[in-house]
Amino acid sequence: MKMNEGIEWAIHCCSLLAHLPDDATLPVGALAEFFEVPQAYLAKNLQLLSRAKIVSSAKGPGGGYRLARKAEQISLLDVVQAIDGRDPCFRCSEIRQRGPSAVAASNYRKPCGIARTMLKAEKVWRDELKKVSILDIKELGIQETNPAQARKAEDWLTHVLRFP
Amino acid sequence: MKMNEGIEWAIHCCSLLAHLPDDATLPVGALAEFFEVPQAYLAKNLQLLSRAKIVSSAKGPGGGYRLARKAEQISLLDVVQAIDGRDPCFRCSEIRQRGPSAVAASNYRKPCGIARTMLKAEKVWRDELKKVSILDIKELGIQETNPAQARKAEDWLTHVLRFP
DNA sequence: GGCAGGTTACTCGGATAGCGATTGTCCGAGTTGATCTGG
DNA sequence: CCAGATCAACTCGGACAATCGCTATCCGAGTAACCTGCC
Repeated sequence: MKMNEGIEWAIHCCSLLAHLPDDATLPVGALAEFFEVPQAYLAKNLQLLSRAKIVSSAKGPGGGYRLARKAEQISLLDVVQAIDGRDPCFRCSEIRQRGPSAVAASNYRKPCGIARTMLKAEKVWRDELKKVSILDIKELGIQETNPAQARKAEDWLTHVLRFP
Repeated sequence: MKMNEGIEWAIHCCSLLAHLPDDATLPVGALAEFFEVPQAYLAKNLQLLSRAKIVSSAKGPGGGYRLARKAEQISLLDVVQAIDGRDPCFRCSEIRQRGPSAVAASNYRKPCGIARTMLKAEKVWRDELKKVSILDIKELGIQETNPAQARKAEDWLTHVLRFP
């Protein structure tokens, strides 16, 4: 079980976008430069965030991405599910209904105990991610970023940022 | 993020093996027949369980697999990690150390907040799986299996089971 | 000088290849149990 | 009839292909700004 690499990028991007003034946007190229990741692949992931209404996009010169909602209204779970999909990790193929001990399908109304247990554990995981918002992530980042890096980032932002 | 298909099989197999009398074994062929899954691939997964000391194997005629410990001493997490490995789903590639705002590596001693948050959620998930034992799964199965199926399964077992 | 039209450049969006991990399969190593033979 | 060796069948274990999803990329659609020419 391996999580999509783009999830890390997406969260970092959301955290960075949360630092932007209202209505300011950043194009994919700038985000890719800031994180030193492949621009085309990052674009694909931002596209997924756009579909999920987590970020909103603006085309044309001066365009780019910005958060579609306030940072405190975007949970980590939203981002993870936007990139990785909302299907559960564990997939029950109902093998209990196969083999020599199988009985009529009408006897299997409830999901089997194994699936219920696995899905319950996933729900606990999702609930944990739902508790954390992009604003929380942003503030965590501010706390643990040293001043030199913070100023370099701010300088960089002032160079690439463009207001509508 | 998609979980290995073999995990479902492995848990079902452990649950079935928990029904066996002490020292009785089941070969891969019997397990594959019971669940109607490809024998060769199931063998590969049982091999992983064997390496993890969750089941113990016996070669030769009359051999097969049995639980290496008591069912209540095997957690679902043990099985999941035996099949899927113990690496975390979320992998932090430290992209904060890249790009124009990067500073000397010595400034990044703690893992970044995003990684800590994601890994904490995974820990909650693991703790939930650790709470549940194969014995619990077995008893859940007994509760929700209808009598007809239970007898068919028991009949089948008496035909394929062999004692040492 | 102001405005309208066209052009240009910049941005996102979806469709398109490449690669690695999961899935699926096979054959050899090892062990047990039965069988056969000789006493 | 019994003991020992041999043999054969059965089992697991690791090494070997095929398929699917993730990774990576490119080109077209759309839009805003700009430039130019005319009024």
